[in-house]
Amino acid sequence: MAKRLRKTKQKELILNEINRFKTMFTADELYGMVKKNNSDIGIATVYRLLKGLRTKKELHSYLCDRRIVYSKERNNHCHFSCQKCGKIKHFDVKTIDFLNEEIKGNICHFQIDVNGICEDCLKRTQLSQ
Amino acid sequence: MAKRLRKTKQKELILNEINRFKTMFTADELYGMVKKNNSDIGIATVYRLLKGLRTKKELHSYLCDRRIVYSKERNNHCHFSCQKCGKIKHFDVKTIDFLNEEIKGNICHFQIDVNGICEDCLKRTQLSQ
DNA sequence: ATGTTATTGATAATCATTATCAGTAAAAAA
DNA sequence: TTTTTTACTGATAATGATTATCAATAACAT
Repeated sequence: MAKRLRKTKQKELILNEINRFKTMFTADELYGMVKKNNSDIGIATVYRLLKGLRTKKELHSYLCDRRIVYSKERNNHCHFSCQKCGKIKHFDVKTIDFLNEEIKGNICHFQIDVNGICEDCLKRTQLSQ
Repeated sequence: MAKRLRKTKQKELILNEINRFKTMFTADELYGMVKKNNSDIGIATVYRLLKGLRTKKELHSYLCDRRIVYSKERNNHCHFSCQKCGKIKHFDVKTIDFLNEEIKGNICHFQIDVNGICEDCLKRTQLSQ
């Protein structure tokens, strides 16, 4: 028998904070937001809830610099991180034809991480020369 | 002034072992191989050399389950990991048109991680039904 | 041969995340 | 409503891969 989940004010508060993040966030960023509004919630509770959401795939997650980054986006997408300014941008991926050409198995989920120099940094470089 | 690198028997031995790996490997797998042939090399030396190669991009690396996985492949490729058997397969990516459509910046490197059920496991499932 | 300093190996430190566990509080049962 | 059950919480210890530290060693230029 699967154990029945219970509603608690901690879960509710943490979920509220998660919904306020526009894009991606880390566990300690979330904990920081939670602390700001209610200092009685322990960090373990935040990590526990995040792990659950991650396992149930209710939150998308990926590794960046040995820490887990979460986001609410559910569709397959691409992360572009700039080598200069460190900003990370998200792009949706419209077609997976390029994957189906190579992969014969069933694709459940994919993730693309791109590293380079973003448009803004390129412009800045051109101006300063 | 950039500091001049020195040749050592430790580096030579570790590089030899790296070259014996056909696909990807982790730091402790490499350390295990090194120990088998020469038990005098410390684990810090292995980590140090790997970090250097990674920084200089002489080895390709990616994160898997919060540990660094290395491979000698230099061209952009895709990792397909099977949810059932856990095997990871590599595929070359022939075109990046799908990326250039979305990303305006300069692309230096990219990596695609796909998760699903591999051809072999699909076949097994069909047989057992 | 000698001096400089990159390298080594042992081990401590780091740091995000997970596990532990006694106390607390949902929610079902009485 | 009261009692019982057990999921949840928070403090903190543990984990584990990787990095930092530092004295001793060994390349390599002079």
